[in-house]
Parts: sequence; C-alpha cells; structure tokens
Amino acid sequence: MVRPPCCTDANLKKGPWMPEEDEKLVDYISSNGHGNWKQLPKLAGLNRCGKSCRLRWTNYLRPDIKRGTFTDEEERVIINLHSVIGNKWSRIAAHLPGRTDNEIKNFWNTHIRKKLLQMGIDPNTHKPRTDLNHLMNLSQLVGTTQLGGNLFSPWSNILTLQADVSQLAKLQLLQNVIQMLSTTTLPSLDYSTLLGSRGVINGEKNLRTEGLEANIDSLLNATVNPFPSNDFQAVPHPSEGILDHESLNNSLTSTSYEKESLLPKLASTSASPESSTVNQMESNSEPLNHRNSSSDSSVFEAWEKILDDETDGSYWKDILDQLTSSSPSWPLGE
DNA sequence: AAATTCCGCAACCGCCAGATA
DNA sequence: GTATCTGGCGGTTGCGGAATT
Repeated sequence: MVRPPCCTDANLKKGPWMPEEDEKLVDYISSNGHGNWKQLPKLAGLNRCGKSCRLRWTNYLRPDIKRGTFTDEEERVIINLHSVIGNKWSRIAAHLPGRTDNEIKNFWNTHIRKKLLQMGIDPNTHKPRTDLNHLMNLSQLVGTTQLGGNLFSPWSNILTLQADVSQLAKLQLLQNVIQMLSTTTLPSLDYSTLLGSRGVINGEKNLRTEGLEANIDSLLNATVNPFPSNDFQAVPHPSEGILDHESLNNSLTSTSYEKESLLPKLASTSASPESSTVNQMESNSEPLNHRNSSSDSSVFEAWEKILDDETDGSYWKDILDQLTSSSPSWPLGE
C-alpha cells in the first residue's frame, strides 16, 4: 500500500509564513481548537496543507513556546537525555517545557554537537573519541617523529610542549583511560540498580514491583542530570558506563533486578552545591562503587581523584583548550 | 565596499504507528 | 483482518543574515 503524499495540491502555498497567515491560524485555533489538521486550513481560510499548519503551530505559534537561548541547565538536560535515548527529540522536548523538538534538534546540531566534537567527544556515543586517525592526525600536527609504535605518543609530545608536571600526571591518566576504553568494552549500566539505589522518582514508583513497562520518561527524570555542574560537562566518568538506549532497554527488560551493579558510583564531576542531590540519593543506598576489575581500579581511583580536584569541572575544557592552542589546526572536525 | 563563505533556523519531506471504518 | 487516514517524528534542505576575506 503506497500512501499518496500528504499535500498533493500544487496550488498550496509553501515556504515562509506571512504574518497574516499566522494571524489566521492563531485566530482559528484560539476559537475552535485545531481539531482535524487536514480540514483546518480550509476552515481557517489558509492556502496551506494541514501538515504545514500543524508544524507552524507546534513549532512557532503555540502560546506556551519558550523562545530565546537555551540555558546551561537545559543544555545539560539535553545532553544527558541524548546520551540515554539518542535522537528522540520529541521525548527530550517533553522534559523541557516550552521547547519544541525542532528547536532542540536544531540546537543539538548547531551547538551541542560541535561543542562535544571540540571536546573530543563523539556526539553519537557520548564517549571520548578514540579513533586512531584522530590521534594520528594529532601526532602529525604536533610534529612528532617518534611514534615508535605507541599510538598514544601524541599525548607525550603535547606534554613536552606544556612542560607541566601536574598536567603530565593528568594526561598520563587520560592516556591510560583512553587505552582502556579502546581495548575493553565498558560494562553496560545496570539501570535498575542505578534507579533502585537512587530512590527513584521520590519513591513514587516501585519499579521492582510495577514491572518493566515502567514509564521510561519517569526513569529519565531520575537520570537527567548526572553532571550537576555549572560548567558544560559531557565527558562521562570512565567508570560509569554509557547510558545507551540498548543498555537501558536491556535493563528494563531484564528480570535480574537484584543483580549487583558492576559499576562504580555515578560520580559527581564537580563540587558544586547542585551535586548534593545525587550524592544524597547515593548515600541512602548501597554504594555503587563496587569494582570487579582490579586491573582498572588504579585508573579509576586516579580518575576520581582528579575529578575531586577539579572543583570547577573544567578539567577537560582546560586540557583541550591547551591542546588546541598548542596546535592551531587541531582536527576538530569529523 | 563587494564578494564569498559560514551558520542558524524555519520549514519541508518521507516514513511510521496508531486509530478508525 | 485489512485498507485508509491522520498525526507525529526525525532527517534534511534552503533561505537569510552574519562573519570573513
């Protein structure tokens, strides 16, 4: 069965809306509601297809639309939700009153995506970019002649530029983490444990008894702000795993709700007052910082220490800023 | 000052899922 | 059970203004 296009009438107007068209649409919906979108244009005296009217209304004319730049908080919410559910813009929009899916989608594509890339984070996976080309390019750009088979030597070259012992230690750690990320698969987040441990949704729902049809959006509310900092932060704690859609669904469809999480706690990556919410929730429950990999523990511990030291949450930004200033043509693009 | 390139955003397109006859 | 309709969603396009050369 092949559906005909929604708007087959070639005489219907397309393109930007005129103020008088907007006025007609608003007037009609204000007094009659939108009802059947297909009938609406005719009833409202508009030479547009219903779909176009619906889009204009929902994305622009609706009275509860919130316009203007996105706040840092909104940005964090978008990033965190995106890390969980991906490009589900309407679902993300449901968590941001007054924002439309289209607006969020545009904001993602024009701002956040670039920002993540500039920070060396893959906007699709929300993981640090570890592709070899990226690192090899970096190597070439800093003029190294001593790769010596060590794929991570670019970091060392940068270190010589910085000549900073503190940075050396941090970058050494970063190297270890990247190496680990590139050679091992991060454990999937046991979402049910996470939720249980956080006293999900103010105790309004007991997921363990209400079953797996649990309201995913409610779950998302509980994880919407894992990086409670005033600074932009998208780099996940290396030990917290990625809240990808698959693992979310796996957790939601798994029957092993009682299994112990393999993951360390969801680290608050700053010491900002806002982080107390997460910390409080964690303190009310079983600690999640159990580790089953002793070989990784030193890296994790060091990482946590660095994060603890980074009270302003700007560690990654600083590092990347320094890297980019050392190498003006740092390959930021894809 | 003019030409060109870049960027952000509104709008369109095609597909899908749910509702209904 | 099936065909059709409608609304909704996500990806993409193209225009207009800003920035750069």
